[in-house]
Amino acid sequence: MLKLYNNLSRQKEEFTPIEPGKVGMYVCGMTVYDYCHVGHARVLVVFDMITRYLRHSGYAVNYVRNITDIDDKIIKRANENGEPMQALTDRFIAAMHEDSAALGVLPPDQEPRATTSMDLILNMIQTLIDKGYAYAANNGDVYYDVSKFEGYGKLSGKKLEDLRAGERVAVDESKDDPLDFVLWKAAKAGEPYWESPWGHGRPGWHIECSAMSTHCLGHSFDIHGGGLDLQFPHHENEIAQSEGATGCKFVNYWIHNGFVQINEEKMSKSLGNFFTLREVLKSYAPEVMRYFILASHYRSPLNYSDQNLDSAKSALERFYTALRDVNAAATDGAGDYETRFRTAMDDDFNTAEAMAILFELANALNKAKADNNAEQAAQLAGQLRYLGGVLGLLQDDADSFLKGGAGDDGDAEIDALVAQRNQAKKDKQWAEADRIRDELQARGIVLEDGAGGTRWRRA
RNA sequence: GGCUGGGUGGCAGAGUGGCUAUGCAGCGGAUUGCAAAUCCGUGGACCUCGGUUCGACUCCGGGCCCAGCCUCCA
Repeated sequence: MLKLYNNLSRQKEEFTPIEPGKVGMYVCGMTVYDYCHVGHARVLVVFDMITRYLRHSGYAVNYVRNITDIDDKIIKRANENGEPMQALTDRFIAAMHEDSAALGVLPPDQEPRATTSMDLILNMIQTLIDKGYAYAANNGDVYYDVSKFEGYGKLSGKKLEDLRAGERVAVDESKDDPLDFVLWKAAKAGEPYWESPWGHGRPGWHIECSAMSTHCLGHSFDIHGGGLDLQFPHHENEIAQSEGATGCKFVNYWIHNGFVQINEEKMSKSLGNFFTLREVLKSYAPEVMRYFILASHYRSPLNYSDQNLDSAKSALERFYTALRDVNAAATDGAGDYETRFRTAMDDDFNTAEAMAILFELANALNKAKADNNAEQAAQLAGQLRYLGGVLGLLQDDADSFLKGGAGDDGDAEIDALVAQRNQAKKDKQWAEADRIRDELQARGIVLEDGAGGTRWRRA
């Protein structure tokens, strides 16, 4: 029985889909004007893990993750670069897809874009105006009238009066209320625009998600996710828009992942303390990043540091060392370990605890190998690979993972040196054997003499 | 100021009203020509002050501290 933490109620709830056996899930994706950083990687990986686990649990998941390809920052960046907006967004969409694939993130089932959903957006704005939730201002903007929506603030636990008391929003003359938010922005000279009943303009940020999610998944759907920073105002506004327009309950379960932090501080564009994924992947295998993200609970803060990534790397090495030299048996995963794995995952996707079970499996596998129990080892390896796969981990060839890394020496040369050393060992020339081993060590190669011969890996 | 979430061993990170998390690092042993890997064993923790309880790190209340949202942000 899957339980998940619902941000709407601020407690764990049993998950019951609207349609038995099916899950509709929408996640707010990237605004494509720059490369993904580690914070973006977390959203991608976390919701990929959730999708994979839901599928493992037997649900047919319709996973929708949008792309925001029109907004102020995109316009600004395109102008700075002196390139057409679409050239910019195409480039960063491609980059984002590359980054996702590297992390083992499966493509979403649908990936709608704001610029190709303009009729949906315009329709929804019109509906909101018709129903009295929105008004066209004299400057060409269209605003959502927050006071008209009962329950505004229910997701983030905010009250209108509190928001007004803590007023920090620059007062905009054309709004009836400073808390009203924009649905349609009138185009200034030189800005890209679309035709609308209210003149040339572009959509506000929040409306695209309401329009695209309800279009792809229906007026009501099961799960809506995104980073914690989207809870307010973005998701709050989505609720106001969608429920205002459709009159239906928008989403049953809201899921938000925690931040990636650096030195106890949120990693973010505005603070400038971010690392792009591509930078990090120069030093670490993508699977190390994925493990690092999944080793802690998705709602906890995740502290980014080299030390923590090194630790993630060591953990993966332990798994792959156990898996090395074993032919994993085909399995449907069922068994005691799977039961416990599932219990952990059913508790609000507790990947940290699930990981502990995988380590137990690795331990049992190592023992079976030491006992020369090939059949049992094959079974355990199969289980480990299967359950790892549910998390999108441990699918690589063990030896290539362990030999991968930053080394620039050719494998053939290393093999030759290993052979030389083995000859020296056979001749009991220990000094020579150790000299070669030290030489390889200095190049970041670690040797392991085992029953089946000498193996090496990159440290 | 309002509203969230959190404070666990050297580090990372789960969890539980009384019983081993787990990984990395440390220590002892096995194994090894010596190592590495592996196995076995082992030390070490629950911010603080009260309350509930036979018993609380775990539940309740106060305090202190941290992060986040209230402005674009995954």
